[in-house]
Amino acid sequence: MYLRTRTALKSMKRHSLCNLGGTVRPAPQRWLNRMVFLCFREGKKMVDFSTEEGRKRYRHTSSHILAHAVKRLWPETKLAIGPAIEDGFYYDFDREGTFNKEDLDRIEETMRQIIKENLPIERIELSRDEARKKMESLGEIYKIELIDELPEGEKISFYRQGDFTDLCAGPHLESTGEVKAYKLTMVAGAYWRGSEKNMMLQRIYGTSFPDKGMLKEYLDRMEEAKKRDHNKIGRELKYFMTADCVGQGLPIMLPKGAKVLQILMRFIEDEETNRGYLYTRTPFLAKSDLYKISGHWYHYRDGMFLMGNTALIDESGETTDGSEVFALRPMTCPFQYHAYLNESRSYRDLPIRYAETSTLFRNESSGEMHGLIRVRQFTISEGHLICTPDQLEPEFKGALDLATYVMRCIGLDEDVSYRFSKWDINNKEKYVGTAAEWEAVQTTMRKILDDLGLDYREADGEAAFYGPKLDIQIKNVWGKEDTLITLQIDFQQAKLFGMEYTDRDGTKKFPYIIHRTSIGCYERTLALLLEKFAGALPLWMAPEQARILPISDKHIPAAKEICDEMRKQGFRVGTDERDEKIGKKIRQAQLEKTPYMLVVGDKEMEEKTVSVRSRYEGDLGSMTLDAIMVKISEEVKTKAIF
RNA sequence: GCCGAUGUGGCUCAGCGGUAGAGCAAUUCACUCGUAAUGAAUAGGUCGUGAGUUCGAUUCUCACCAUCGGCUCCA
Repeated sequence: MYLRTRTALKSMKRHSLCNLGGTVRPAPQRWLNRMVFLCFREGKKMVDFSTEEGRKRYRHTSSHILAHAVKRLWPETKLAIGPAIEDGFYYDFDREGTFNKEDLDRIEETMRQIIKENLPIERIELSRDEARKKMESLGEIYKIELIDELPEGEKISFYRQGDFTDLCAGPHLESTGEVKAYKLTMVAGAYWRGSEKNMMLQRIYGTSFPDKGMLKEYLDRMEEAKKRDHNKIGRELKYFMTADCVGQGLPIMLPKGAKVLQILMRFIEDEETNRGYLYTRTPFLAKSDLYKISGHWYHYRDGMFLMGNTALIDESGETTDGSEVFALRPMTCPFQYHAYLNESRSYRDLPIRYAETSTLFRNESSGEMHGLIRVRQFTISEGHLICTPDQLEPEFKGALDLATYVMRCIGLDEDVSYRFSKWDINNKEKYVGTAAEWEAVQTTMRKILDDLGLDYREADGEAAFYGPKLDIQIKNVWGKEDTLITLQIDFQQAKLFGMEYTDRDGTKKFPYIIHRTSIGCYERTLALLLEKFAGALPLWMAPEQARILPISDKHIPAAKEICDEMRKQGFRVGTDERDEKIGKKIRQAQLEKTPYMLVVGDKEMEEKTVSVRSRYEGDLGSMTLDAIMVKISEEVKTKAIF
């Protein structure tokens, strides 16, 4: 059972504001929630910026001011949508030519004007016909499309500020003058309604705050985030690298990165074994025949690396000359199903919990890759729980328990949210199975989640093609969410593969399958760890736990001896034998975030001690070698998170 | 794949239509050192790749590759 020790907790407090080798400890997103003065009122109801509603309203009005400014500068621009988002807002525009840096400056200047004019913002309601006519007269084709899709009977509202009117549900601030501090941050392409079949629009992102200080605080925090971005420090601290000629999304894990992954893998494999998982080791590639059974061939082929004469694959998915096509595995499921199929199964055999530390290959689109967060080859803690309907609930809960335990141990249990990912009823061809089956399994899953008292949100269209998921999402330094862990209920694949078990009454039945990860993707986890701890990984995961620093070259033999002894005891240590002064060796170890530095000089050789320096607390004085080894192993054993 | 930005020695960055500089790192030498950088010297780049414009391209144009931020997707 994992427990944070008293000392660990104390240290956490002590270090919470402490400088970690040049970077300040994280406080992701929390600053957003602090109380701020009331910045506007509407009727009797006070709304303030410390509430989500208040921020939304503030940013939404900001986006209207942005659109207003763009319309003033380029009247021919067509408006799409411009919502408030977390930390800011954006507006999508359709315009000939692109927005460059100078354009953004001009837009900001015009926004300043509009704010200075302090235009009152008023709500106007129009009938559908009037609304449509108004937008037609302005040539706002995107707005017309939006109006046509509004449900019958719904009031169609517009908001007007000066000579600018926009279709909008609101609500808004009372006048443009209330926006005090704002900044346009970037331009990006975005498809109309998010579909690549549609027109590519230009999206301008920005943010706004009720005072300049808060804006500056936000911008500073973004600068800070840049400093702890895993893609930067992971390369600087030599955890991984990429090489152009290897290819996009194919990082090379350097010794430090590889060591952390090994530590994590061993931890997971041991923990899962303790919890009754059975390990498999399955091929990295298979014939298309396998993926045809699983449905990947029809629902996921674009995401797979294919080998063979792929040019001959026709619309039905067959090669025109009947030749074989292989594919690198994008998931392990179909292989583990065959492990199940290897013998006939009875209800007495269930549940069967298969796990594999599984390297997968997915042909992500080229614009998608990002450091270690999104890559084309990665390794996950994959597993499939094959169970009877009765076992579905306890197995699901067990898998979730494992996941939350793991998150706590590695220190990634903050800024986490749960997403219940469901299918999209309007997009049935993306999924396997009937509507009735989907509704049934989603109802079951919702019941389990409610039963667990989980605070989750529902998301349509986020399910896997074979079933709904519980995604555990985590925010990275930029505040962007990524899936850390996923638990999926699959009610289709057992049928597709003919996986049966003989029930108590002698009849054959199809089991349920839970696809799950316990730590998710190892590479991604490493990235999140590097960001969360600004490269200073907790001792139990640190690739180098201590470095022995001889004062001068006559102390090198003693340092080596200490190093050998500690390695023998299972510690990850090294020595710095360079001909440099101790100050320089310490500086370097400190910059490389080495948890403990053990200084050896005349005094220590005489006293048979080492002088201990912690990366957080500095000089701790001298200790015997045994004492420091006990201290380190205690920290490792409790998996203390600093 | 699409939109935008970027690409100069191992790293961080200057610079410029006339074939390149700094700091750190590296190497060598001296110093034998006590808790975040000892000093000196040396070496290292066909300026992402390819094509075009030009008397001449690292600098201008185009294509490709890679990186970064978005969109779609997703662990």
